[in-house]
Amino acid sequence: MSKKVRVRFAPSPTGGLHLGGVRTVLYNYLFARHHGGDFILRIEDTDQSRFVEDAEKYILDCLNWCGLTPDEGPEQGGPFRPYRQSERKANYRKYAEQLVEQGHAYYAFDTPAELEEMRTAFKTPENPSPQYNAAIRDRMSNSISLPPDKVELLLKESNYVIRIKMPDNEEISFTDMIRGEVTFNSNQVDDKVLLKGDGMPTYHLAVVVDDYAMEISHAFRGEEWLSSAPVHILLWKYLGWEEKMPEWAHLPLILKPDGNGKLSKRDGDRLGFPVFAMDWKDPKTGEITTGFKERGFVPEAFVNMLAMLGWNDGTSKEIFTIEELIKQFTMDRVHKSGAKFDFEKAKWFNHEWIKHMEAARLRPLVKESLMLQGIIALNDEYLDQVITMVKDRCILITDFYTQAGFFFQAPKDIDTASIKPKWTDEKANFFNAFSESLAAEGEWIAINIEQRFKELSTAAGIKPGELMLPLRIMLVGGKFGPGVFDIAAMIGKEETTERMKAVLTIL
RNA sequence: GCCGCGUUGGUCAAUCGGUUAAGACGCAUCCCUUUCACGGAUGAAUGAGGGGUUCGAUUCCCCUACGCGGUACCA
Repeated sequence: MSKKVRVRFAPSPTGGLHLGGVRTVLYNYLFARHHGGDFILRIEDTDQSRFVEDAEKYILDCLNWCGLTPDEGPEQGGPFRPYRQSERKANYRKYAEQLVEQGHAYYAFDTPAELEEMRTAFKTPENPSPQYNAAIRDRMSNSISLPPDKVELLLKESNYVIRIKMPDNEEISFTDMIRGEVTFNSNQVDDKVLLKGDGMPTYHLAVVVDDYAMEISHAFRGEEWLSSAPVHILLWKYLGWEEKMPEWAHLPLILKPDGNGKLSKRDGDRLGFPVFAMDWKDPKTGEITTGFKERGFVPEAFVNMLAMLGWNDGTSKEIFTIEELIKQFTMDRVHKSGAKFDFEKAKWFNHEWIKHMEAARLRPLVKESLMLQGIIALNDEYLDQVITMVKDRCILITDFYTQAGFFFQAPKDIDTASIKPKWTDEKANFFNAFSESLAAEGEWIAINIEQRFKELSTAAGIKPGELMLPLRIMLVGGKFGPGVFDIAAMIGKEETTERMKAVLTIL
């Protein structure tokens, strides 16, 4: 019988939550839900990340917006609390010391300057970055090279770190759920620091200790961690927890659209698209980076798009609800290679979602977006009708302002340039007559207005087609929007008349 | 440099030895539409290179090239 599935997302709250991060959470979440397991949020707040105020709250907000709420975490608690690394500090030293006693780790007293010195001294063209490893540790200042009394003294008097003692020339292999068998030679990895001079653990120690403590069954993380996996494998072994070791999966990276390389915030700024889930304000610089949410993405589309960036169900189906994703998601269909992010495709997902979403679901999103532009939509029924009329032409939620703003207020910018060249007194007379006649209209519905419009234009000897564009521009301000008569019917008789008159005076 | 991982159209990608190598985004043309979209139709465009294995390789193996990741008291 396999163990219960428990996965964890362990973000370091140092900045915004970027696409790669959200996708890692997503896959963790989908896998957990697919197997009816738990999804845990463990905050990796190290000393240097703690300066970022509210970063943890930001991550929680993003997860909530995406609908990926954890079962256990700093906010929701759980049997393995605390879920913040900073609050578990006491645990780590104990295990680091234990490893020293067992001979799998040792104290090192080298100062940063000495390390730097070693690196430059041993640097050769063939080996540009010398490692602190078996070949070198005897020449450094640590509890292996130094006599016991000297070590004793240094332990009391100076700052020290605890480093793992990598075995000599040993093959370390493990099974990655995505890549299969992966093997490293222990000589290739250096004696990583486990416990830092300030007593805080490095990621390597912390992640192993916490995954064990929290009974994590599967550890999914970005590919950038693949090369440090052997350290973690060894730690699980040395700590005597081998049978409890989680299964590993190293997710492919999300790449920048042009060129190669990992997608970064800078690429978004440079190419004009978001890379963070939600607006992120850098507390140091005050600079705000736009998020997908604020850019006008609906969370369902955002999650859908991200899920497809590195996974598919083997069919040509592309639009998935979160429930469908949970049902279909399997690790063996996650790709090995990184995928370039394509903002056009991301917008396509959003467009598809908006087109197929119910007006009632869109309503709160649209309402908020319109509000930011100064439009307060009070009547839900009216708003829903408007949404239904225009949603097919909205790619982003923010498009509702341009596509539907005129349903709520007279257009500010009138594209008179498109009517003026062909404007005549006859046309002006027609519109005057038409707007006057409207008062007599009994039932204010689109077909009646259209019929009246056509009758009057025929009477005036002008083809209706020539008058439709001017009418549209008078009502909406430009060459866009749903059928003109539908718009007129929606905004009402008075508003229609007023808008025509207002534009007539400036032509 | 070393180690690891990867490589199907411009992009996302299907194929688990035999196909005219799907589909989607984007692009182009056309239809629909008295606006803009939606929608519909069509089209251009792909297996990094070289060796094997095999009756047959995009698919399996090797080499090369290229890309990425790591090589920190960062995660």
